[in-house]
Amino acid sequence: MIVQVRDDFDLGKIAESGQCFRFKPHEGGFRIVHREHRLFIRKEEEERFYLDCTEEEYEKIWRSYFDLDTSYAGIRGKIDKASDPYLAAAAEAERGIRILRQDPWEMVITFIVSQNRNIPMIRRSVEALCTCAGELHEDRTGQPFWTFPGPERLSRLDRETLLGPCALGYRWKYVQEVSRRAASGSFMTECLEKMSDSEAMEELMALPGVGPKVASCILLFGFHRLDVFPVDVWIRRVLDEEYPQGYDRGRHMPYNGVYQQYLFAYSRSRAERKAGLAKEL
DNA sequence: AGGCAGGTTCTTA
DNA sequence: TAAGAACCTGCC
Repeated sequence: MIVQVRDDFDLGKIAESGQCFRFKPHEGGFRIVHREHRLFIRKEEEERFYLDCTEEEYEKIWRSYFDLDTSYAGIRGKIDKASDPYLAAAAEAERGIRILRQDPWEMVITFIVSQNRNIPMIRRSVEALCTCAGELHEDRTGQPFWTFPGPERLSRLDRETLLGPCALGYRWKYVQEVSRRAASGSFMTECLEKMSDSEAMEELMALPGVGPKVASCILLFGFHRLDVFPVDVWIRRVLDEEYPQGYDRGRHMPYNGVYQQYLFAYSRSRAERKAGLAKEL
């Protein structure tokens, strides 16, 4: 089916934004796995996207997954160019990023796995966790794909699998312990839903392998808490270099997390351009 | 070859 | 409470 989207929606930018690790480039678009669903999506022309699903499935699954009922143009529009020119430039350059509504449990494990690693390594580990412990499905073209494993199945993986095929390194213990807690019911993502942002942060940071950065990412990407502002090395650099007098989060409520994504992507794309130039010389 | 990568934890002062 | 080292692993 064809879906018309008038709002910011750039699949490539979303795929590179570091919020999702199961976007696979395919025939000019992306294959995406979300829960037990798989989608192929491609931009056809301005504001028009082809999705290989039924209208019903789009309404039930994908419309919400892509958060298409939120106006990111509107959120960008709240930035005051005069008082914050850097953020305004970042948002303009990175227009098209959205915050997906991904599975909370998958985000918990994914961001524990992400610590101290780069995107390709995270992708590899996440994919391996799926093939080692997820459920095998077939998409409508007959292609096999694996779901992200729930706590029960994940907690059954042994040390050798977590360390070998999944290449988790020292993080294997975190993944094992957290999935055991979730399987036993002592940790439940559902409980976080009704908590405030700061209460949920505390709860998440009580898990082994979860510090402030990982907890923030889990809340922003797994619970759609759009005001949570993850600070990683890239953002640290931006804040130090561009906001020496301090970055006013109060003024950017309740969308600090969305703006963080613009700042993050902008910082990285500028670093890449710089690296590219250096290489040419 | 040694440092570093989208961080956390453990150890020291 | 605040710096500093260690941690798996792959990549330049």
